Amino acid sequence: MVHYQARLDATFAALSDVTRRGVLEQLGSSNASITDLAQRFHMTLTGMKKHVSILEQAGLVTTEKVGRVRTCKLGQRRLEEEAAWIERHRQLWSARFDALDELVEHLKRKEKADDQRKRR
Amino acid sequence: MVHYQARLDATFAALSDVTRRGVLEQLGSSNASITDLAQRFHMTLTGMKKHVSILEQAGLVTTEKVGRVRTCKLGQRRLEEEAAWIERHRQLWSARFDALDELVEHLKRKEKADDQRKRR
DNA sequence: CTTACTGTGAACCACATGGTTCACTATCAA
DNA sequence: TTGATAGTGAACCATGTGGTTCACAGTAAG
Repeated sequence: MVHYQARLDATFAALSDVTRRGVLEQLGSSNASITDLAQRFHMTLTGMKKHVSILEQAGLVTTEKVGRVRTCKLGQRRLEEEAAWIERHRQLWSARFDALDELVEHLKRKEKADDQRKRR
Repeated sequence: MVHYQARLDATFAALSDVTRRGVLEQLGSSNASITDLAQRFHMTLTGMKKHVSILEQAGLVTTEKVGRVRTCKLGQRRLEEEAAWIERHRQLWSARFDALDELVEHLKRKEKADDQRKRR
């Protein structure tokens, strides 16, 4: 369960950078080398390597080096846990807002009733 | 569209801390003051205030100060965009893995056919 | 009025992040 | 062999982060 939290930390942190989200998008359409990615995102090889390492650490990307080129592709983790976390909280959110809506409706009805009583 | 990326940055960054996710969980069940939250998460008021500010910045929490106590509650943003982003990428992931599965199936069938041809 | 409580802001600290340059290794190709 | 290419690692830098302490302001309550 400790791992679960640490993994959420790592994944959300990995996703919190626009370049890394871009890399994931790119890898979604085709695999790429470090050089490819560095060029596409106007960055040094070293810089891109760091991003890729972070994504790899989070399990979002896997890489394989053959010859001198390291090919990056989407990893095994498909963000199930993160999606589940967000979905759970969306439901919590909704539940609370729905409750609020109901309360408002209730108050409205009550107000209307009071109003009518007053008129009599 | 720039705002969209910046907002994803802010939200994912906000979610990448276990304390802040905890605060969201807490606020999911009931509103709380800074003091409440600070106690629950064993932290100074100042420290908790910072977390709350970050969540507020990301639109995940709203606060209101009445008298000397600031009450924190869940914000208006319900992580729709983040859920959508993740969902889109889960689909990309799936599509690619499905393609891989198909390829594997194709190769298996081919192998089997070759195998049978060989046996004759 | 005095005291206690809730929050805020500034300053500080250690450490992480996002990026660079530079020096180096390993591989491919002529 | 020579040269270009792809990546790696160490060192560095500015800035951000997660936390603290301390001093202070506003509010509540005796």
